[in-house]
Amino acid sequence: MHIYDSAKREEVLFVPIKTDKVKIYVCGPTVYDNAHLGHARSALVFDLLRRTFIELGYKVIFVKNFTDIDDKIIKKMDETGQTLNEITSHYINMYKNEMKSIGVKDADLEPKATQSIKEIIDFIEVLLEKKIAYQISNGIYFDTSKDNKYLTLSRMKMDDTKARVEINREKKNQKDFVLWKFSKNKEPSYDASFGTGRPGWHVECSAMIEKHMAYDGSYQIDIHAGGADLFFPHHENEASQTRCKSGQELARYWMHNGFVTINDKKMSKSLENSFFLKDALREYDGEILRFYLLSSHYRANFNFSKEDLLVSKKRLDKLYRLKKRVFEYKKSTLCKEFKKNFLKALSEDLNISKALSLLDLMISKTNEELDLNPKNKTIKFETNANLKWIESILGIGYQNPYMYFQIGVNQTEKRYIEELINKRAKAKKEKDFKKADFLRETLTCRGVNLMDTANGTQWEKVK
RNA sequence: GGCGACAUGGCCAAGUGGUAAGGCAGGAGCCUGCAAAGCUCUGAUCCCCGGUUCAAAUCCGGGUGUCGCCUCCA
Repeated sequence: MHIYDSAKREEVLFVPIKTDKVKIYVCGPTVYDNAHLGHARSALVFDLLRRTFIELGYKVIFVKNFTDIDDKIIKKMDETGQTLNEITSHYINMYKNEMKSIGVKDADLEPKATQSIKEIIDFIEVLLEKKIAYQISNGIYFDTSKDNKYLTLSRMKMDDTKARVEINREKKNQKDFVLWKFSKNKEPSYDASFGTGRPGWHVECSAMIEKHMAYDGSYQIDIHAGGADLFFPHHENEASQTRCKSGQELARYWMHNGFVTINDKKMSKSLENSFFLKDALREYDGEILRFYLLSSHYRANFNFSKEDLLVSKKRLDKLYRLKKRVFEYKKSTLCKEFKKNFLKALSEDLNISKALSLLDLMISKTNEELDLNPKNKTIKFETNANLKWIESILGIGYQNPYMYFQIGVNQTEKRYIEELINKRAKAKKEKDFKKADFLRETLTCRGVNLMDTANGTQWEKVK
């Protein structure tokens, strides 16, 4: 497996800390609002990474957190009058359900910041003892000047004159960041030896990683992943904290996914161009969204467009049409060469384009073979197994192929369609092609495509 | 201002110095009563200008353009 390491800024061979094991931590969402397509892509990309490692034979420990205490959540409390827990549990449930409908599996562990307060406090206490953290009027801060490796991850050069962050004269260095915010009046808070308050964002991840993943005597995980926007300052700060506290590097490899853009602009609150996953799911099938969002390289930006999404749907349609042709042939003996090549492509820093081109080639080659040998069971068995494997590695093609083409068609409609198909068959038998074509046209107008095959007339809802 | 990414046929998108994968759309054909589906064939010298090299989309330098991070952000 080769992956692009954002820290080294080059593609490198992946070498696990412990043979055949991979510990992956992904920065999850702050749960104060609905997930948008950007969250979906990040989740999908690292879901694919996880599946790839599993297929390569690794034992994967996959952790994704929820940030459930944060200024934005508190703001939401003020706006809605709801409790912290009402807000966060609502958005966590939404997130998990929506991710499920695009085929993202739950992480092995999904820690919440509020359930790791003790570890966060302990973490900060150690930093205070080591004089790496210090207190000012509004909280505990991390002294970045104590870490001579600070900024080596992101390679940023701090130019205070251009920094957009508000200048705080109490801080020792302007790049110092908050570890613990003292609470004002009725804000949610936790008691700590150094004062009542709540954790800062960066320290949560470091503490949760330590709590859940630092065993076997190591603070280090294999891969730390997240959106490209987290590289600085979030990941830089996480790395620094852990380095200063434990003396070890937090992660061996850093991976960052590119953004989902709308009209080439990053989806963001301020631009009001967020496309929420729940809205997308109202319009498109989750499987198609998954396939679409996975269809290009994870580090490139992904410009969302309906047209491109429909291209992905067509590509998926083709897979399902092949699945129809081999559906009843369940004996499993997949093509080793296909699997090997496909995994090889994914092992090149998740080269999905290359992998999908192999899938397309497999599909068209198999269709050709089946055109020539419609009754060849060996081909059908193998193809069925190939598609089964694609389900597990890509998470697509898992539906009943007949049902797939009937999404959004109710029973009454189905009966009507079948009735017209029967009438048309009768007309065809009587060589009344004018009537047959009229019946077909009637269905076409309703978005139903007919196809006459050796096994009778089949239909697809094309919308 | 600092740091960085990207620029490949109409669109989407791979590409490890040796003469451009794949998908969609378009065109031609096979199949079909006609279609649909499926299959076959069909198109680019890779933003511009220099340089290195026997050889560059791929390396180097300089432009131009787009986007991102440096405030919360997947």
